[in-house]
Amino acid sequence: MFVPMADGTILHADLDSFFASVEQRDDPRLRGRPIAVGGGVVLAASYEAKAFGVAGGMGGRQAKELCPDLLFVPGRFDAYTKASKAVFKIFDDTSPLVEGLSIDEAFLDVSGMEKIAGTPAEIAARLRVRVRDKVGLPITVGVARTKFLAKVASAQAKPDGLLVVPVDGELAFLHPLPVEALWGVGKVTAGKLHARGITTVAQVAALPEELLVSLVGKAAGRQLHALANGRDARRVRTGVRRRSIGGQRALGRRGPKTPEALDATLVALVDRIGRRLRAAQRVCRTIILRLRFDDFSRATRSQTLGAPTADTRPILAAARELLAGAMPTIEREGVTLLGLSLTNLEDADAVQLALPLDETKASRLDAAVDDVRDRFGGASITRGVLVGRDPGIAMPLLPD
DNA sequence: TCTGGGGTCCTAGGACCC
DNA sequence: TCTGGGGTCCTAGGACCC
Repeated sequence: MFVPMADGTILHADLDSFFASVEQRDDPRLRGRPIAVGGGVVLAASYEAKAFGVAGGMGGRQAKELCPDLLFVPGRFDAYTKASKAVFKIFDDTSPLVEGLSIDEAFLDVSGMEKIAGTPAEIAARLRVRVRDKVGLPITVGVARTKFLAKVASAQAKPDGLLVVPVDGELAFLHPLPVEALWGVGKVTAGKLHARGITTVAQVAALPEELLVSLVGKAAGRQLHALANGRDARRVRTGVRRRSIGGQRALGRRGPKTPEALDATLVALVDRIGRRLRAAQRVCRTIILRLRFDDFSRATRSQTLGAPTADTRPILAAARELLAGAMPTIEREGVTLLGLSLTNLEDADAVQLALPLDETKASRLDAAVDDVRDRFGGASITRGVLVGRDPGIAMPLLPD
């Protein structure tokens, strides 16, 4: 008896040239023309521009050389955020299992939905029509048994396409592709593989795992080996929280970078990122200062606080300390970018009370914990600090 | 060609604790 | 006095992704 193999149930939905498509949607004069969102650097290029070799991340000057008629459009990030929300609303209507990857792409798991919504391919086709009709944007969907294969499928089907990888045709689909198609293979790893004459996924799949591990490290080597052989056990997960919030400011190569000017930039960064942190109802414990130098090399300096906070003051104090420590390097190398990331995020309802344990006699500890538990409906001790849990507790913040 | 802005994850060494 | 193994946390750097 012949039993047809069911197709995979994971969809990877990816908006095509997202920023550029929003611009072309909103301004008919831009339709059919090569455009790039950005200026100094291309943030997104329309498919008309991509035909000339213009690509995201490329310098503006080079893009213009490749495509003299290229039209630069400044970004409108509010419009992109709004469009993204509208698209994710459609994702959420399509499946309860949606994992957003970025502003313009997501995984959807549609397993068990065949009776009510049709096959995965049918669901994907309908999703594309809805995004086009309701939001006015082209979107490509890949359908497969695993996340990785679905993602590769959408990349192959772009633009404005739909591709289903049949379960019995996975390796035939995957193996002819270049190594760059593998997740985690960028410039460096591709270079290492090329140096050994390895250019296709099939060749990677044939290598012993130990060899890959010795080449690119334990985690990356294992992943490469699994992906190249069609193995990818990762599930579609909902409710993935972000793990850091950050911002940066390019300073340009010229112009004075006095300590005062750097400090002003730092203050502006802390203010902006601090607002986002508080808006997200999170607190952070580690502050990372990012630096880029004249020769484009980078460095980071980080500091971990004793207790999580969303208050501007301790964050700024830590950032200033890190900057002061880096000043000798900055004076020597020259600085072209200042960035700040806040990590080790926790929910803001874990509020540190003004009760450091080193000031609390051990004999009084139990009483203190009981007291907090009574007042705030829960208490715990983490990293030497007594913590009460209650979303209603006001944060000690500067006004936003 | 001369490079923006936002992220994730991994590695490795040292400190510290048990 | 000298010795071991295991675990966590912090810091810095690097690769990669959109």
